[in-house]
Amino acid sequence: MLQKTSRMTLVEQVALQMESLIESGTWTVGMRIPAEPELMAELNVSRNTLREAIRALTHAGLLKTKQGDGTYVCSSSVLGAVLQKRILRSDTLQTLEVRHALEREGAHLAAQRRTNDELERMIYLLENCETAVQRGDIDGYAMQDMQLHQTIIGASHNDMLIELYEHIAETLQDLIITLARREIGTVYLEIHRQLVDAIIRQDADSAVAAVHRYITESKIAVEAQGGVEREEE
Amino acid sequence: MLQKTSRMTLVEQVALQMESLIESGTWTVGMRIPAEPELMAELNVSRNTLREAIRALTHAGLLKTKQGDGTYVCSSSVLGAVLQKRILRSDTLQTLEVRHALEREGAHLAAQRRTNDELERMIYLLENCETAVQRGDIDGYAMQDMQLHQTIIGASHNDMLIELYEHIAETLQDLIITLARREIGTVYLEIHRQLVDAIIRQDADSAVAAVHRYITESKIAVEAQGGVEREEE
DNA sequence: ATTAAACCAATCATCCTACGTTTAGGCGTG
DNA sequence: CACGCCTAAACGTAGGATGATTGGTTTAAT
Repeated sequence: MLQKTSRMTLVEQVALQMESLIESGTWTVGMRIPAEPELMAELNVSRNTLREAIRALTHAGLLKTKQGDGTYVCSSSVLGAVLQKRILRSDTLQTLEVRHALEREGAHLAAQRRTNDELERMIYLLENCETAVQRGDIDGYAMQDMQLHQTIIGASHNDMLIELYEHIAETLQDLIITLARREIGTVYLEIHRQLVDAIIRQDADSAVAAVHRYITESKIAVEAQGGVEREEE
Repeated sequence: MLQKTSRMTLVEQVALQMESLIESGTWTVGMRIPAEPELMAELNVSRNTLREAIRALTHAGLLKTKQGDGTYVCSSSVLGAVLQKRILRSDTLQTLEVRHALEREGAHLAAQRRTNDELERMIYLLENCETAVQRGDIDGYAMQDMQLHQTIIGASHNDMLIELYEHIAETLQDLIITLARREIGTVYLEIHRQLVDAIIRQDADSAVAAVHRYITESKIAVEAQGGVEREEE
């Protein structure tokens, strides 16, 4: 019945406030936050208390401090920052396999939950893919392809799945673009058509089967190329 | 060619060292780490520097400080702690859907990559499930069922997938046990047999189909119960 | 003998002062 | 225009001090 009470330290209060400012977009990625003296005055805490809070968020990947310059927001999501760290320590193929898992489930749920707006966007993006193929526009195709996948995942209306998928996509963006470039052939376009068609018909099984075909073709292509090399940074 | 250099602050060095001690199991979960004066002496840093490092790990969920008492290790994985926080803020059904995604992919990969040891363990656990069903031993069944699923995911040999799956399982452990309790009927047992059989035959498609059937049955059961209520804490 | 209250040492939480190091920007010179 | 120097701003680290909390021990009351 009664909730366990818990006294929150000043540092934790400050850290949570700052985290809120970042997650809500008040402090945007790339922005330089106010300097220590200013924050001390605003929050009415000592420098040590403030620094401990800033250090917590720095370690979590949300902030980045530059001595002599200031402190910058470098991510708006702790989960995103932690996943990025984890992914960069992982074998890329393993990460792609996790992404495939999310794509399959996403397609399944998208077929059940998609809205008309989302359908229109998918059809629009699919047409852009087709146009890019006709023009031989590799980069244009890659961009539209990525957006198509994101829209499909978004149509799952599962926030957690979307978040995991997008963080993985962000971290591996260059690689995913490279893989998308390799897709610029009609077999992938046909599979994409089948996928969008299945989602239109709300046929979850066909949507999953299309994603499965797409993933199988991708794996074959990657293996034929001798694996996945990480892009140079 | 040349790598960008980067000077690591003392705080970051201390935090990473402590994080290593935790991840490697030198500082185990539940353990009280040395007090500040002792750590200051060992690491040859000022108290402020040490406290900033400790605060970073506290905020990350690895440590928990108790004033007057000491500082305790409460998790060995940052990703686990962050995922837990994220999951507890989420709709439980959404989390289960992500878990389903991982289970499908896990079964697919397990059929391809399982070892003989893993097979023996799956067969052993499947037999334990059968025994528990015969005895009407609900809790026994739930335990064996969970271990069977973990072994199958482990047979995927995809570290990242395993880690995500296990963190989700930890966070939702009570709920998963409740769901497993509801499974104690022969339809689930038959599906589990088909799943293990598919993995034995290295038939990835059948393995995925079995997981799909299992998930479909689970969803029907959950919806028939009027949804998923989170267990009281 | 048992229980409750008081006490104490250890430990973390917060504040303050001080100096060191780094950085970006402005200014002057060639 | 490019380079070097200087300066102020800003973060990094150290040390000192006081306050608050906690668990264990001791004392007093029943």
